[in-house]
Amino acid sequence: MRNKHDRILRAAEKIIAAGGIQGLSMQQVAKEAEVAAGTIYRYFKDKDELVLELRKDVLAHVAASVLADHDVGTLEQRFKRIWMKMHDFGKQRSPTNLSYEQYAHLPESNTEEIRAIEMKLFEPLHRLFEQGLEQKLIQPLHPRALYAISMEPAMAMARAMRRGLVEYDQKEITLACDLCWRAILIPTTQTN
Amino acid sequence: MRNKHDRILRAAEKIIAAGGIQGLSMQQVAKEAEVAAGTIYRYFKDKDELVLELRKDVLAHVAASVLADHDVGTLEQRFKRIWMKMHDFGKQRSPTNLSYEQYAHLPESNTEEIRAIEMKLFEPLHRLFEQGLEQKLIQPLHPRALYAISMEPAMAMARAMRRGLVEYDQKEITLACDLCWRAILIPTTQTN
Amino acid sequence: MRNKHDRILRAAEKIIAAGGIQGLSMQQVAKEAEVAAGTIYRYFKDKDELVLELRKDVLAHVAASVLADHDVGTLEQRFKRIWMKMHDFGKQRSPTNLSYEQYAHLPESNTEEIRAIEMKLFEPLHRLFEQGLEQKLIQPLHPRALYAISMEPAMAMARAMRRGLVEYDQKEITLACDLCWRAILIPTTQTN
Amino acid sequence: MRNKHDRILRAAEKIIAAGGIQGLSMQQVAKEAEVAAGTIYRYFKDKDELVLELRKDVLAHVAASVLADHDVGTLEQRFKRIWMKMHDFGKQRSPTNLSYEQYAHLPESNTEEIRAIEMKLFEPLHRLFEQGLEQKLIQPLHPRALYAISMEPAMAMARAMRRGLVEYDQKEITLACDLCWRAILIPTTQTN
DNA sequence: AATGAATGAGGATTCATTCAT
DNA sequence: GATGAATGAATCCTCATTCAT
Repeated sequence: MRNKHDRILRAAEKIIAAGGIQGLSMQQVAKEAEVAAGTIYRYFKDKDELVLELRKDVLAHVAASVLADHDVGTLEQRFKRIWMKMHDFGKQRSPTNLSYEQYAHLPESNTEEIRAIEMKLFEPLHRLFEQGLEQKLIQPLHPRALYAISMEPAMAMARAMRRGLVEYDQKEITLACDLCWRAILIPTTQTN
Repeated sequence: MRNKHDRILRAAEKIIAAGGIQGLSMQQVAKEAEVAAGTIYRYFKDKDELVLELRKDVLAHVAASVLADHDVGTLEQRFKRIWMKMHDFGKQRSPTNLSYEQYAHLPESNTEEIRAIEMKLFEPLHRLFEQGLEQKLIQPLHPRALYAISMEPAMAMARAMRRGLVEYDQKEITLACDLCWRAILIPTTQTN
Repeated sequence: MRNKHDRILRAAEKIIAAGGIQGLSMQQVAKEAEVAAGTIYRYFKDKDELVLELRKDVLAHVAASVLADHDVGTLEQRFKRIWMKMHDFGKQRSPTNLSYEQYAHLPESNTEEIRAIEMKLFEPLHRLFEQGLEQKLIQPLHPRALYAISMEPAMAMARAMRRGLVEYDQKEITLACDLCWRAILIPTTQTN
Repeated sequence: MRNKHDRILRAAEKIIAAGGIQGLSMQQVAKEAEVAAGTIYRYFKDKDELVLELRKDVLAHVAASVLADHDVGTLEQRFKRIWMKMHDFGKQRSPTNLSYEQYAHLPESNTEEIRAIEMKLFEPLHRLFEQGLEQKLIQPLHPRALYAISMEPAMAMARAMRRGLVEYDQKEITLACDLCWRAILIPTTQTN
């Protein structure tokens, strides 16, 4: 019954979103998912596997929501669409986003599998950068560096807004997005 | 005896660096710090306070190391010096850096105090941006947005290197730093 | 379907042989017997009953294998045949033998029924001793004492061999068997 | 505090005596020993170690009580003294004896250490057999076989009495002891 | 009859915190 | 001030048993 498997995953996600990974107890998950504690173990070998599965699941959700329509339009349009979606996603207080942020900076463990999945899910973005590189439009840097320079800011700004540290209006966000895009562009002689 | 207070802090930092916040137990801290478990409670009300104090302490160390000589030179020199120090710091496998990364994305709690400290410690950087704004050199964005666009990439790239995901050579880093600086600059007619 | 009842019994026996009574779980039995967990409860009221039934079953197997042809030959031949069979059985690493050893020294419980069965199954051996007593061949002791003196050594020696503590050659075993037989004999004047 | 260490051991012994090793739960031990559950773990790494330590401890007690004065008198006197003490010990309903019986027939595990200890503790008995062998008094068998033939019956008879299966009077026991001794003797020409 | 998913009590173990010395 | 033994609540996980299908 996929139903229960998912209820457990969503329950864990919710709890992590609210209290961090440290606050995740199997009893709580059971309660939130409205199943018995033992039931969780029918679907997940142990707590580690539950968290790992959740990470994968959340990653897939994020990638799907951020990369929708990623291949429509010019490189610039495609980049900016992804940037905006990332920013919008990052602003949400959804369990998915809140739990997502918990995983990103864990002590490096079991990350091998996660990395592979991450790579695969975000491949479209990777390809976008590579196309830009081929067309000599984009600065000659490793795609990961390009990501760091042009995409991390979208998430960082979203995080700050979500946490109530600042309020950006639409104009500022559009400007920031544009600056990020131009940051990795190779300037042409007449314009910039 | 400040000595013991600090030994406890350093011990906690080391343990968090190695095993994450979840792996932090008071007995371990006691052992690592070579004090009795009970002694910790003379210096810190409870575990939460210990962690909070450590966060503050680590933050101060980071700020100090990153903002050294922050006021020497032109705006560009000052920015790039900070960017580079941040990047260098972020690459380290030092307990300070490794534990620092654990805190950044915790579930939002007790953050009020931390925020105030963060604000105060990074004020020099804030002022740097404000000077740029006053001189109409820098894009009209909230300093926090400017930070997100121009500084987060330094940390993100450092993290990827530290984790062994990429290797950047010095040229790439210099380029990235330069791109980050130019990203927030208002372009002048004749250049870039 | 006697088939399933037995499959369950054999599965339990195998598991006990491998991991001791403590290692016996109903799900394991189900898996090993290739039935559903719930099915076990059609054949056995609960785990205790399963173990009890198994004890009885194993006891019956042991008795049957040890007492085959028990009534052929002279008293001495009959005794020695049983002794040897007991010894041979005890040396085996068969599930039957390995699980049998687990029961023998359990905390005294439910033993009333087991005792009765044991008595009945080993009656032939009991009769052998009684015949020896009637013929004034055998020392005037309770058959149980005669058993202890003359038969326990067969099992004890087999156990030690099975556990790899010693290696006895055929001559030693024959000698031991003979000593056990003579131990309970009333010596006649001219011989011994 | 050796006191607590021993209280825990005695508590475990008592519980095993009453309910078997399967019935041993750490909470019960804690309750019986009048310590908190966590305290047990200050003295024993885990349940396995507790049981192992108890086995060693019980073994030492048994050996000490059975081998007292083992070196006084003729070989025969020494043998019979040990036989009697073993028998007497085996008849007891003491926790020490009752728990001792639980260990003897466990699935073969961790036994390496236990065996070494057993060997060492029962060395005096071993030596007794070897002296008999040297003097050509005792049948040419491995000491372990001699033990099986001459000593196991003492325990087996005691067990049967303890369990209420038989009642032996003093004469019978003395006879049994004597038969066991004579069983391993090499008969001399005129007597036996 | 048979299944096997679901249950939840119970077990081992950890760990923040206290307190007598 | 300092110690570290002791505590016991809380955690993860297992497993005998039930019951809807």
